[in-house]
Amino acid sequence: MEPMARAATTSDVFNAIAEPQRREILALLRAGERSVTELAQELGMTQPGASKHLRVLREVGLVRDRKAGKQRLYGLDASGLRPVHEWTGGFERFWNESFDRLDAYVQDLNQTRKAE
Amino acid sequence: MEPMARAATTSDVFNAIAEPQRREILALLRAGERSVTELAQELGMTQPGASKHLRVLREVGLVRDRKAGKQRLYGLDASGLRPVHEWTGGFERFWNESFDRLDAYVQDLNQTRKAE
DNA sequence: TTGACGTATGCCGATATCGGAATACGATGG
DNA sequence: CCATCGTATTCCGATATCGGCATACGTCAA
Repeated sequence: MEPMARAATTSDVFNAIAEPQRREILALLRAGERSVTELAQELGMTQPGASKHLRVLREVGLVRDRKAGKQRLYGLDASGLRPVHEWTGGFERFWNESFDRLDAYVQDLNQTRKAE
Repeated sequence: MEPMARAATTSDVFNAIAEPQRREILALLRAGERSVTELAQELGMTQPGASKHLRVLREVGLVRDRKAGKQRLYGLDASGLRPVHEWTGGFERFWNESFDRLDAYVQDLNQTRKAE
């Protein structure tokens, strides 16, 4: 059997958003469609760099592209983020429910603040 | 300058949960603390495999460990998932707000169904 | 101490990833 | 057709990742 290194970045949204620059792209696209060059400029990356990240995002369906003359405009398709939101949401009750140590920490924090 | 390949998996929650087996571990830990061997068994991985994933999860703070005699019990600390939940939540309005194309697609779909 | 059990670490090979640079592809306009 | 602009792809080197295996480490009990 061949060893497998990691789930392919394509076809896996969790992996796609593991990369900070790709998250930045998604965040920026909330403001509207952008061409590749615009994205690259606004995020301070090279054009090929932007293209490559966009390719990954496209392949997992987080982004759509359409031609606009010479340019290619990329737009958000955030529906793929929903599973991630829901998966993390499955832990919501666990981050409200505080652990002993966490409680102590918060106590300390409040105490310190009042003392200043 | 030296090229950098990817943000270290440690110190990055997004990367830590990009790995399916680590997500399984977290999900399982919602049911309560587990020893390494128990985790490995229940998830069908080797003990060293489980240990390594747990190390990553521990380093990003998603998991805590405490000694219990010979064993080491791992428990969930889901607070680190909150940022992920909130980040994806920032796109919530975009997956309800439908795109033109998507609208058309849904229209078509309903139309087709009624016609059958 | 010694042995047994539970866990962590180290090493390995195969593969994936990322950034940079060069270049190929594609479309538009002259 | 040709030049230009916008974009995608390819090749590269450095590094990271993951699984498997062996083994070191740690803890308890006899």
